[in-house]
Amino acid sequence: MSRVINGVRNVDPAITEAVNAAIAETGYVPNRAARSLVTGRTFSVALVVSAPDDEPDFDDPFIGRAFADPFFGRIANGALDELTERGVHLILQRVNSAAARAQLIGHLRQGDIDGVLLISVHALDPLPRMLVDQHAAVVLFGRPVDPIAISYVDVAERDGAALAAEHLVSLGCRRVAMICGPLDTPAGGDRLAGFRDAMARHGHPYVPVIEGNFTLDGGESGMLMLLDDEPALDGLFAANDLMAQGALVALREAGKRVPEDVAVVGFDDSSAALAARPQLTTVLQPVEEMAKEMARLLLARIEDDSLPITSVIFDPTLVIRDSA
Amino acid sequence: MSRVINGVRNVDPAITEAVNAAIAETGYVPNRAARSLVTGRTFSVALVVSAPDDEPDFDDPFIGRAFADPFFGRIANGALDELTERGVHLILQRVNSAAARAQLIGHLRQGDIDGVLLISVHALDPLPRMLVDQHAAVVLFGRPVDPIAISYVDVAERDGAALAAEHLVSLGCRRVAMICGPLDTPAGGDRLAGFRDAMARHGHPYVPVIEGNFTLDGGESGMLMLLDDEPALDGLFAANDLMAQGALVALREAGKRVPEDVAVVGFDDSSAALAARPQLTTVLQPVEEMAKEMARLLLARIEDDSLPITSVIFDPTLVIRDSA
DNA sequence: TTGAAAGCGCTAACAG
DNA sequence: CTGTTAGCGCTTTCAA
Repeated sequence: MSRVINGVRNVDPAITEAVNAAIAETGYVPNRAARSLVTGRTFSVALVVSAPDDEPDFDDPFIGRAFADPFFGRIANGALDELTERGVHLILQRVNSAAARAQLIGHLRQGDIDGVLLISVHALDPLPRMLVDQHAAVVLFGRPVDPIAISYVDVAERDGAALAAEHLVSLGCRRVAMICGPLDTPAGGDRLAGFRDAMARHGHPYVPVIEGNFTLDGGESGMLMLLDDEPALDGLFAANDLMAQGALVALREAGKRVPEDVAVVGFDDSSAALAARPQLTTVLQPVEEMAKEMARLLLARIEDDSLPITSVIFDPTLVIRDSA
Repeated sequence: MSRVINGVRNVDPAITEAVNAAIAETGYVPNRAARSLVTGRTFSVALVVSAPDDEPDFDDPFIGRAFADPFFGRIANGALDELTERGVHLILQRVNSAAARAQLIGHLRQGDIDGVLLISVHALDPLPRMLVDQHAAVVLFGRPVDPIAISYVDVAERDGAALAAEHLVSLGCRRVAMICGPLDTPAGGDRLAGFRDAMARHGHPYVPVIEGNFTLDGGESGMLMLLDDEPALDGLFAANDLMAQGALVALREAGKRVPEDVAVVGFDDSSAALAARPQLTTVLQPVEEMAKEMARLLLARIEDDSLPITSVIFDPTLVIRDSA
């Protein structure tokens, strides 16, 4: 019976058929708990959003934002695509305290969860390293801040930034600035480095830069400062769409037309890119595909824990709309 | 041991303390599978997003949007708040086919999942009724389209719309229009009815209305049509923030100043309200609190399935910003 | 090839 | 008040 369900060994075709018929008739579904108890696997993985330690406050700008961020939903969506097909449950977890971290490790060690898809939203997060030290099955979204032995998926950040640079240059922009992300995050640093390199290659060794924080307000105030220093600006690259959207607001208030006076390129191709007016030309990250790959890597690792650490890097694409 | 963990019966305080100390030291976590097997409960509930049957396409406007919608994240966040505290896992599920519905029912009947927090995003969804027919433990976000015996949480839609109406009237608006939501959804119909009633009570029996679809584009084109019919408009209520944001775009292009020429009020207090310029005056739905209550209702129902069907209605609040 | 039996880690019932 | 024991439903040995 158990044998025919799991397709193990050679079984008499007649009995196989009989069992299958009975299953079909009864609507039998095996009990996951019982199966888990003996196999030691639960066939469920956690999608954990790890944020700085904080009060569980709804207005908390970090963890609250992480969940409300469309990005999170896109990752969940992509991962689910692979997991549902394989019959694996996706468990949502928010981790923002030492207690929560300990609990997560406990779940893993206890075998309540087979592995973790990790979204870590701040630079000093101890969780990635903790998970690695536990030899847990983990895949990270984005390159880790410290070079630890962890599998991850990422987009080729520098290439994406270069795409933006080349587009701005090809448009004939002469004075181009950038609003970058927090420099203590990989995405912050890489997008800046990639942009600077590409601009330099195209004969623009100097690029004024303001450090933003990936928020709309940050983009707006960053743009104001940039305009103050360099009123003749004719091109801008923002390290994400939200900041680009904020920059658009500042530009409009300053009486600048986009893209005629200033061309603006964002990053992510998030819903903000569509909501902005003019709609943003931006660098697309294939988030759903990346999340799907995360799930694949994790499942493979769970089935064979001797598998090597792997990272998969995806190519970004330039999506041309109205802002540049 | 089992007794102290589950807080059952009177146990010697000394031994209780000893066990707790050991637990704290070892980082012991009870095995859920084993517990499930004997109790018949899994201590996990599903958060299911039910959408029209569709290809699992990333560009799919419905299910893709549902997950990427910040609303979804806010619900997950609120529910998690209650569930983590009670040690219950939240499993994410996307249901958009007959097969997926059957699978969900199977999980429920098999006891792989104790109950369902349901977000149903379209009018003809058969899932709510199916779940009720199965006597499953379910709580719906928002009033059901058909009057079926299902527990749910909702915001007092009509009161929220009335809040918007009263604000617009108090501002001295004389010619007020509305962009409502799809009339085959409760939120669509109720916000319209509530707004009309309140306007009529304040001496404005006639309110021009355009039906939108809750999207930014819908708000933009709706506003254009409204302006066409009634160029002297001086007030607008949009049934959600996204449409209000779209209306703002159309208004700006038409050369109207907001709020000087036209006052605009939205609904939801979503991130769009903050992203819009001017920032939106809007009706706040306490989504996280609502989701928390959903979790509470569901857990109570799981523990005692003789509990009556319950609905909890939350009061909306007017958040005054710059658009009205 | 197949039947039988031994647990997986827990809870609940039952003695002590 | 506390120790012991019988399973929960499955997979996986081990015999036959």
